[in-house]
Amino acid sequence: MDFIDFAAPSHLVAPQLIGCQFFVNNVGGVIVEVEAYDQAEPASHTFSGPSLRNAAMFGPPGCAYVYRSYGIHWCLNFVCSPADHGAGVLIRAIEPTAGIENMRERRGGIINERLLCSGPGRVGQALAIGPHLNGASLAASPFKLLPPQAPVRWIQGPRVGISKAVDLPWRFGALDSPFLSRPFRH
DNA sequence: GCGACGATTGGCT
DNA sequence: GCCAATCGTCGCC
Repeated sequence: MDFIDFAAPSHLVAPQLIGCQFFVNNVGGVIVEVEAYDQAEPASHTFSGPSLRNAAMFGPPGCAYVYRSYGIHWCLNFVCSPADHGAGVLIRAIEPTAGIENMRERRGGIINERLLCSGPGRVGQALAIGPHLNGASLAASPFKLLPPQAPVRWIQGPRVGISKAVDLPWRFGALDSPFLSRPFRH
């Protein structure tokens, strides 16, 4: 995973992740949608400084930050920027390519491949993300992150489901991918 | 100590 | 399109 400099600002790392292959225990696929977050911006979990929950985001870059969303879902971020900066990239959607049967079972027998990993909560469930992975290095097992196999066309727009800093266009996605959690306006 | 509110999803009208 | 599910975190009394 040294083909990406995770010590860079999250909004510069985010588009580089589009098209990358990502696996947890060899289950996963192509990253098609992400969002960047930064301590300087009020929609981020790190806006109010370090806490027990967001500690991993203030740790070394290139690690995972896992949090519970709405008391129900586990969501995965890649920590960015120098340690103590409090920034990261939320993985919002993946095009499934490996371990599809495994993902189907975890997702409750869902048949439509488009619905397996199209949303941060769905990615967490399909890849079996949990608190045991919070703070773990993306360079080691069970993670595997590989560069894009082909040139990537990406698009950016407003982030989803937030009420602050709504004008920041920090959601990034693969152009016209059918596996996005929702389409981009263009 | 208490209460409001999510970086969401799935089911129902 | 609307709303319940579900619970940890954080702000405020």
